[in-house]
This record gives sequence, C-alpha cells and structure tokens, in this order.
Amino acid sequence: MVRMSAEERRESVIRAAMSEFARGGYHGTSTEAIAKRVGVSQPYLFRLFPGKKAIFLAVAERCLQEMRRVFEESSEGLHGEEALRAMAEAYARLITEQPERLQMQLQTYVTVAAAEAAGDHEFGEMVRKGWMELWDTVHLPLGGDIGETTSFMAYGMLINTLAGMGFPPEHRIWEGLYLSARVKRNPDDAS
Amino acid sequence: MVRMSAEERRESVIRAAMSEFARGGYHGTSTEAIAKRVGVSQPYLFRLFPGKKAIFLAVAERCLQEMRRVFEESSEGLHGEEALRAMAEAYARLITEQPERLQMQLQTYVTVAAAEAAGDHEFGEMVRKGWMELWDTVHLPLGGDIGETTSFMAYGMLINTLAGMGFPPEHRIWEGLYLSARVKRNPDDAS
DNA sequence: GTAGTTAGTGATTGAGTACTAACTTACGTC
DNA sequence: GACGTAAGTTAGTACTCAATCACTAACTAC
Repeated sequence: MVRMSAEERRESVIRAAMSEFARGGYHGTSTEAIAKRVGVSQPYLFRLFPGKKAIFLAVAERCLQEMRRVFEESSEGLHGEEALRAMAEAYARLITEQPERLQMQLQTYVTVAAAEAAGDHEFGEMVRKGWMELWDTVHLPLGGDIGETTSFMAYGMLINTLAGMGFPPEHRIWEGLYLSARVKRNPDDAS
Repeated sequence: MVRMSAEERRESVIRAAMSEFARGGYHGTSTEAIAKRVGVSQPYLFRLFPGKKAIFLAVAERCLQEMRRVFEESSEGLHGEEALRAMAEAYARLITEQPERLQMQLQTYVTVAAAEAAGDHEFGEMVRKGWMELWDTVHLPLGGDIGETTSFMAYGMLINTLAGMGFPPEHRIWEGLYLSARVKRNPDDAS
C-alpha cells in the first residue's frame, strides 16, 4: 500500500476515471472500476470527491483544459497557415497516442445534453465555457479568421467521430481529410 | 389496452427507445422507461427483442437509415451546389424539428467504441457500414468531390456537437457556420 | 363454440451500484 | 514515544435494473 496526499490521490483518480469514463460513459462506468484502476478501495473515492458526478465533472474539465494546452503550446509563436498546421499535427499526435482522451471528449458532449434535460445546467455551463476557451485558443493564432477556426473545429469533430467509430487509418473514409490537409498546406492545389 | 401485431409493436418500441436512448445513452436508459413510453409492460420487450442490446442496435440502424433517406430525398434530381444547399437545409430542418435524432447519432458513435473494446464487433460493423452508405449518399449528388463530401460531413458533426452541448442558436459560436453557408452558396464572396 | 395461437401482464430474482458508517493503520511532531 | 491527524479499509444498506417464468386475455379458423 502506497500512501499519498489527498491531492495526489485526487489527481490519480482523475486520470483513472478518464480512462474508464472514456470507455463506458457516465452510466456505463462504476465507481468500483475507477477505484480498482487507482488501486484504492471504492468507498474512499467518496472521501476525495463528494460523489460520482463530481468525478466525471473533474475529468471533463481536465480534459478540456489539456486539449486547450495542446493547441496553445503547439501554436506558440506561430500564425496563420503555420499555426494551423502545427495544431493539426499536435491534435493528430494526441489522438494516436491517447485515443481515450478523444473518446472522453465525445462522452462529455453526449453527457451534457442529458444533464441539461435533467435540469442540471452547471455541467453544461462548464463545458460550454471550456469549449469557448478552446475555440478562442484556436481562433487567435489563426489570425482571428472565424471561417478558418470553424472549419478547423469541424474537421476535428469529424476526426473524433470517425476514430470513435473505429475506422482504421487506411480506410478510404479518411481520404478527404488527408486531401484537405494537403490543400491547406498548399492552397494553389485547390481547384 | 390496444392490441397490435408484434411487428407494429416492435416499430413503436424502436421509436420510443430512440427518444429514451437519445437522452440517456445505452446504460443511462432502463428498459422500464422504454416500456412505459410504449405503454406496455417491461417484460414484454423481451418477447419483441432478444435483449436490451438488440433494441439499441435496431434504433441505431434505423437512425442511420432515416438520416440517409433525408439526404437522398432532399437531393433528388439535384447536383453540385444545389444538392449541397438542399441537403444542408434538410439537415438543419431535421435537427430543429427532431433534436433527439441528433443526440441518438452521437450516442451511437460513443457506444460503438465501448462495444468494440468489449470485443463486440457486430455493432461496429453495422455502424461503419451505415456511415459509409450515408457518406456515399452524400458523395454522389456532390459530384463525387471527396473534399466537398468530407467537408459537408465535418460541418455536420460540428453542428451535432455544438447543438448537443446546448449552445443556443444566437450564440456567436455558430457564426462561422452561417458564414460558411453563405460562402458555399456564393463562392465569389470567398477571399 | 371450441381449439390453437398470439399479445400481453404480474411476480420475482439475482446481480450490480452509489453511497454511509464505523473502524484501522500509517505518518509527522513536540 | 505518545498523540493528533490524515489516509485508507471492511462491512453493510437501500435501491435499480435486465431478464425469466408462469400465467391470462384476446383474436382466428374451423
């Protein structure tokens, strides 16, 4: 048994919960599964967090923050075309290296609606705020071009979905995205 | 008590389950909730379907089929720019009129990954096949332009996500999409 | 009208789940 | 080295949920 400070434990709970929630979503993940992955007893989670919902919220928030940080760091000092390419590459790397982060993103979006319908707007506000920050983080290095930013986010969402559905990288469905990347890098190729 | 043929009942179960699964996802929806909405006893669902999973599968399949039909019918006889506009409008109408269909789509994508991870590839194959059909259905009237089709799907996914997160229609996040629609309709405006 | 079939229900079961309460073990500190 | 505190556990509760079983009510064909 390795003892940790409550803060450190909370941290590892968030990481473990991210993996679990990414796979099973909110309702498909038991607190026991999270506890097992952390290596701690299940009731102890309720000392670290007030409830299951709070864990999910913490994970969702963390996920958005880190996604933002990826875009921020990858585009640092770059502008326009170069920033776009750098962010796209960073995103692609993130997806291939940590696919669960991608799944967690989808889970977050899906869970928001249920929460809103159930009258819980706290979760929705947090996610929308996080998304706006993400949007602005991308918006700035792209020179404030709204169309470009929207398009970047749109392709990102398509990638999320296709990857989530389990299309293998060599599937023809990806062709249009590779194509668009090429076009983006060399606009003269566009017809 | 209104008696129906098993086939008719299955049909109303699918419709009811679509609403329920759209809100709660697979694990967040109880068979009792579905049965209540249908107006039938919970155990009877298991006469009509072999299990809960089968109901979800039927709903997901139906959802993809109907989405495909919307694109097919709206673009009938049209090509290129006109077809794109018609499909976009049909999609927008669908979303505002039946938001649950949109949510169900997201739920489907999210659930696939869990099924795949659990070793159940039947669901994944069905969804990927359905998506490919959807893709081809859009691809054809767009003149076989891969980039255009991919872009269309990407914006669709972004719309799904933003709507799912509960951004109100007047929120500035939508601006880029309205903009892109304008550009698409009148390419000369694009810089 | 009665025999066979199909639609549908009530009661139940067994597994799982979020969360609580009471207890125990390790750590720092004076 | 005792004492207070913070980390962590074991046992248990109240509840939900998918699925089964045995049964009843309605339609249909003869």
